[in-house]
Amino acid sequence: MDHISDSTVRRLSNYLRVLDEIASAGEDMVSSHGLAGRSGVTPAQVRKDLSYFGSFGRRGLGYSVAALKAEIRAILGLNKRWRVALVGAGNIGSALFAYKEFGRQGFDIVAVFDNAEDRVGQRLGDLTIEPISEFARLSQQRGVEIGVIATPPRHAQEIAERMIAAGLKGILNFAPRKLFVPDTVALRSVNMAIELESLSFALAHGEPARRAGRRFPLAE
Amino acid sequence: MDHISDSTVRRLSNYLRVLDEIASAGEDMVSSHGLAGRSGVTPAQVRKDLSYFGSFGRRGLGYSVAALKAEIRAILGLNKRWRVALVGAGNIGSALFAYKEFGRQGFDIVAVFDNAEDRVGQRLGDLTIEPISEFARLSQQRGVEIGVIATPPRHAQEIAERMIAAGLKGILNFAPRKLFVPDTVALRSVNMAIELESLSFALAHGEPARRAGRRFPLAE
DNA sequence: TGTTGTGAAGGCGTTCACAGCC
DNA sequence: GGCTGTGAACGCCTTCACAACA
Repeated sequence: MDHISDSTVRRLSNYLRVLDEIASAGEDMVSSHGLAGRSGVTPAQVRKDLSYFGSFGRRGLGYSVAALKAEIRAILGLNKRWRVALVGAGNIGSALFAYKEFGRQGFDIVAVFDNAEDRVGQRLGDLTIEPISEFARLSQQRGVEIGVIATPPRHAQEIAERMIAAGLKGILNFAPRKLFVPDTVALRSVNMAIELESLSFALAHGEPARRAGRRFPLAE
Repeated sequence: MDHISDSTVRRLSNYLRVLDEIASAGEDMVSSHGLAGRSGVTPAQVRKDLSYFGSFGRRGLGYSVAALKAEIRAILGLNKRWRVALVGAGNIGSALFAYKEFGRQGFDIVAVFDNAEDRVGQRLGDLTIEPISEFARLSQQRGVEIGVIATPPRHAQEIAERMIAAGLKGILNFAPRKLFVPDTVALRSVNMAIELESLSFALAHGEPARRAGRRFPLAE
């Protein structure tokens, strides 16, 4: 497999959720057109995205919903469960911990860290909040592969470096700050400040639209 | 001003946070190179992004940190405060409500809605959680401009339509589902499932790197 | 006829490279 | 000399359009 663009991967992730809906609706087959309509992209885009990984459809018929789901899950690496360490047990961290979607998608939080005196030692679900100093030891002991950063922005880079030192290979960052990591580590960021400010820009300039879609002309 | 790409707007939002840091460090002037290094982009990119909106720098000298901050804030529409309605007072919704960054960036949550029997009527900060049926009336009464969706995915599209019907012009969606809105409405989404699955893809394929950067070769 | 898979064309955003100015 | 602002070149992603096939 060649180089796959991030946009393609993100769309695959979307197709997967749409396929779940289609499966729940009892449909067995779906065409690129059907999948595209519900995903807000063009049919050609759907076919192109899938073509990077193989030929999963049948000409004249479309794609088997169940088979395509399985293919995409395999492509995305969702056939295993990932072990996650959460750093930061404040507002955002606690909400993430309680967020069921997390576990449902195959990500298990197996350790929680914080440095606030009044949080260390407390229970969160069936885990105990540990001090950051224990990060490397516990992460290695529990086989953590992915780190989630939910600390204030001023600590985010330092925590990322600690995660890298502990051998983690993926980081999901919720702190509103750009992080720098070596290219052996995968980094994704969820930055609410950027989304809000980009909304603000769109509203202030009264030109929010961007792409054509299905039920409505589509934005975002 | 022509059409501005979403990438440019998102980078501007980043420059703003970096400029805050630089200002805190007591620097008065910054070059495109300096700003680029701390933002994880190229100097040419910084200059190009800014050039869409005007000529803010001085050749040979760079940009005034304070002036550039003010320019970018104006460009992003951050010189006013935005009135926000939050729908969904569960895990994510409550965390968003308590998230200080929200108010700090100029976004005030002025109404909270939920449909769960045990939540309606409860207090959240100095607001009372209202039933969804009151959405249009209260939003109009309180001058809401932006809606935040923090409900389970199956209700997200319906809530979006209710927001549009009530005249809101911007929506920030936290539900892991693609929404369809008319192109008169600005939509941004924060989708954790996509980020996690794209991390999973990167780890499963062992090719996480994407762009060259500063302190480390940069990912994301 | 209906739909996929894909090379080629097109469009858009990033990078280059240099003229213009301090 | 140093740095910005910007047209032009480049490269990547999306869209087109059609051959292949059920």
